[in-house]
Amino acid sequence: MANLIENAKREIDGLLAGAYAKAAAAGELPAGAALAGTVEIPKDPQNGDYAANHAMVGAKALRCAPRKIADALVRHLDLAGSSFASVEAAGPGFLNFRLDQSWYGAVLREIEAEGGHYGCSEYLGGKRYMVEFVSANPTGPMHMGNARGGVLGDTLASVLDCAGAEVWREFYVNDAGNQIEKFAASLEARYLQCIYGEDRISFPEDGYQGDDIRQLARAYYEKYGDALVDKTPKERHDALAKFGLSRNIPKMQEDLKRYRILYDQWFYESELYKNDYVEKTIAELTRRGYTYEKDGALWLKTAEILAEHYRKAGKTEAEIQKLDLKDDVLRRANGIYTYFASDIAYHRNKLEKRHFDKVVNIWGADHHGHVARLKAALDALGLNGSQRLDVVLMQLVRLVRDGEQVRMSKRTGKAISLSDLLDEIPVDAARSFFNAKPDTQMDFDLGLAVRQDSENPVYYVQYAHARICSLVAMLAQEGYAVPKAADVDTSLLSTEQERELIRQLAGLTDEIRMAAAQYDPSRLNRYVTELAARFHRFYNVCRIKGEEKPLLEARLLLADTTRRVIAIVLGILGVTAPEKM
RNA sequence: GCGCCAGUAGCUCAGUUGGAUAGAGCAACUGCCUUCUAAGCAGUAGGCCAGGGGUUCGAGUCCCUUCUGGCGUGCCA
Repeated sequence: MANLIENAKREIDGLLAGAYAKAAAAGELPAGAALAGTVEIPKDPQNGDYAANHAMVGAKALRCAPRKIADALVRHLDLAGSSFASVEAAGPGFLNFRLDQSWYGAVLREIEAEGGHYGCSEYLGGKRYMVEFVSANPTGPMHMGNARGGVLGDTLASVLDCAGAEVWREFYVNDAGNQIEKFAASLEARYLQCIYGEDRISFPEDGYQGDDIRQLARAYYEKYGDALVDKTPKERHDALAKFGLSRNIPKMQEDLKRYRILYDQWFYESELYKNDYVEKTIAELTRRGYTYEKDGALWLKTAEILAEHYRKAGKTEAEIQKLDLKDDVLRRANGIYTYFASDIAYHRNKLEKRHFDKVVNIWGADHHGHVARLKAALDALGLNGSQRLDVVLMQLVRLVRDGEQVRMSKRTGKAISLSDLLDEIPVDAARSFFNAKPDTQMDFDLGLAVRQDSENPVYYVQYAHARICSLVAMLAQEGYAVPKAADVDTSLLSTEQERELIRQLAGLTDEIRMAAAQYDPSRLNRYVTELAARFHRFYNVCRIKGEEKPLLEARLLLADTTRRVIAIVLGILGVTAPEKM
């Protein structure tokens, strides 16, 4: 499981350390300093394949002009047996390294050796991660906004998995609390309307207006008739909520499955109440002295906990004062726990009961006010929430139709559902489109949905894959099977297009590592698009069919390696890799 | 008011955690298929990186400040 980029960078660090020691011994540079710097891949290939800034960074410590240091290092650099063919000092003091031809062959052999696991690493060292995402309220169909969180969470989970973590995908079902009560009341009103008529039964002011509520109530009525009329309101609510959820949740599971998202677990909020886990969790906070009662409600001393946290982070009292921190209600005056209370219990369950090392939540940006509170509460429980809980906030998708914003409100029932969306555009296009950087605001224009289809870069990538598949198939018919890397003279892959392609192939492991570290799987979208671009360029310049056998085989191997890497990345992204288009 | 996120080509966005002359894709224009898939390739054009200060060898990137947009600031979830 080699990270080819990291290896090359580390090799340069070593080479430079050796060169510095020799230069110091020769009296050309002051001794005794630790030569440090970063190695990166320059934007402009004219500046080499890798560039090191050690000479510039070390200028102060060595009290010597960067360019002079660079020249001295170059004189003492011994590249024999390394991955590099040449090095030169350039610009203000960069050290530009060029890869040796042998490195390119080594990349192809490495990718072959790692097979379907190419790109994976032990970066996260087997740590147990939970990614909780979507977790939409089960009171109605999922809307388009969930499309983004779904892709983000699912691909992030895949990325973390490739980066060496043990990953658990979870959907938190809010099947308890206030909004379920509202759901039940809405169903009750619609149900009674079925029996007594719409004008006889008033609908709750803040109820769910959507047609799906009417349909659920109607379905219940058709199945059980007026069985609930003589029951108490509580019994009616319970029966209708249960019925509604039993219809809604499987539908959500189906929709997500269609979107190629499968969870390890659907965790029900109601489970937390069954064994008094919420109550016990809040009691634990009280035991630790973090709660108090006021106006009949039980409060968490959020302000105090956060202030302490900010004090440790170096904020001044005046700054903390300005934040106007507020406490939060855990248990209402009516005795019912708040959503916040059950969320604390839920996360305590994740961290304390199920022992996840790291818990990652994908939330809509409109929940950001909740992040600090939740972390504070977990810290108060001694669970180190500020370290172990990471929340990825994604900006909400604005739905636009003909240039005008369409409000996505579940209450008014005008949301575009996820399944409607998938009826309009293919899953591949949707998964690719919504895999954008979490903090960018996106517009999704329904009018453009169909055009989005042909504009989406995913087709560009898939086309590259299909192209290679047919190429490989055609050559197979002519008697050329894809050769083993060891049997190929890779030194024949010497054009700039071939080298650029191989360099891109080499970058996958590092790309996945960074996507995992930054919680940004959209990096892979860009990576694979660039990979496809480099393939298309190669394909245009380098012929394969009809070339002499050694060159034909070398290029065939390169094309097939590219095909495999594209397939790996598309797999991570949850996008299909078609053999024909 | 306070807080979080953003502001880069006409549009959608990158920019390798401070590196060399700021890049792609759409849209526009010009070329390239009797030879492996033209859903492709090559090229042209398009920029005061929102404005202003600062930090240093070096700033789209870090700090301060102003402006603009989104979101939050519930005994809602």
